[in-house]
Amino acid sequence: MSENLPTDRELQILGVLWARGESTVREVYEELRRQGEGLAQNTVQAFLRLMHEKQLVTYRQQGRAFVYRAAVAQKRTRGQLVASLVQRAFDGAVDALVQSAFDAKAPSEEELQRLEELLRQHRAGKKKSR
Amino acid sequence: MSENLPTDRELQILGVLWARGESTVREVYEELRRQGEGLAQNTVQAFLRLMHEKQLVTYRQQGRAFVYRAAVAQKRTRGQLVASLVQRAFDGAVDALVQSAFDAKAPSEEELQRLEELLRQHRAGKKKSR
DNA sequence: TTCTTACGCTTAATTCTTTAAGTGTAAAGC
DNA sequence: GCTTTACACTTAAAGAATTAAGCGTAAGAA
Repeated sequence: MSENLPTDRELQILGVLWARGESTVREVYEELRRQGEGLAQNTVQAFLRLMHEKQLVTYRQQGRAFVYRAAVAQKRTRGQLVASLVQRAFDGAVDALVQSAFDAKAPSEEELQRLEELLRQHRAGKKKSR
Repeated sequence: MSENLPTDRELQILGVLWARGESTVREVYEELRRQGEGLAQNTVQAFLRLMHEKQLVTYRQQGRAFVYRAAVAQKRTRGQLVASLVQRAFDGAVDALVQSAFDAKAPSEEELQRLEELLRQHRAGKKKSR
């Protein structure tokens, strides 16, 4: 059913929508600008139109402008991205992925704590959470 | 300095070299075939040549054939791939990445244990390395 | 009304990735 | 010697990802 992983740029735009909630083209454009991207507003608009075709976003019309909204959940998308990477580069082994993540950048104290908590939850049995 | 992340296909070919060690074009080709890929040998050869240009592999000549070898370490490459994903999709938060990995696929008992061990090591002290 | 502006839409150029068809060459076999 | 074969190299086609120019339209300003 749902298959398409977002490309880099699409992911960045989804990120804006996840963070801001509903946004017009102009608003997304301005946020990207703030992030230091030198894109034309037209370009952002073209992406959003494409992403609508791919069902990555929906929109409603407000006056003349379109107000876009992410149509895919951040959680689900993240899961798919990780699963894809684990598959492609780690022979499916999640622990090897975490190992590499730590190699690349040592975890902070808070991260360690949150990870310990995470493991505890999984130990305790499969919790739902969220 | 080193920048280029391998593409999907390049990563797959690197995977073969990491697993087999030095290999000729023919050997890589046959291994991919075994993995169910329907590539022409020419195609594999073209990739290896490209990858040599990108400094992803080196080779030595043995008789008429080239024997290729990965020029980038698996560990380092994995680290870069993870770092890139964490950056692009997780706002730099490694624990969120792990969370997602677990959401996508619950860790096995062995994985849990290895992760616990991994955390313990990081607890034990952040010194050395790099 | 006429001009300007803010928008969405169409189109296409550019670059990267993936793929394979052809070509040339030298060695191995007959 | 000639033919076959096993390679590497050249070329380029096809598709996806990224980017922006240019057009049309309608709302609001003058």
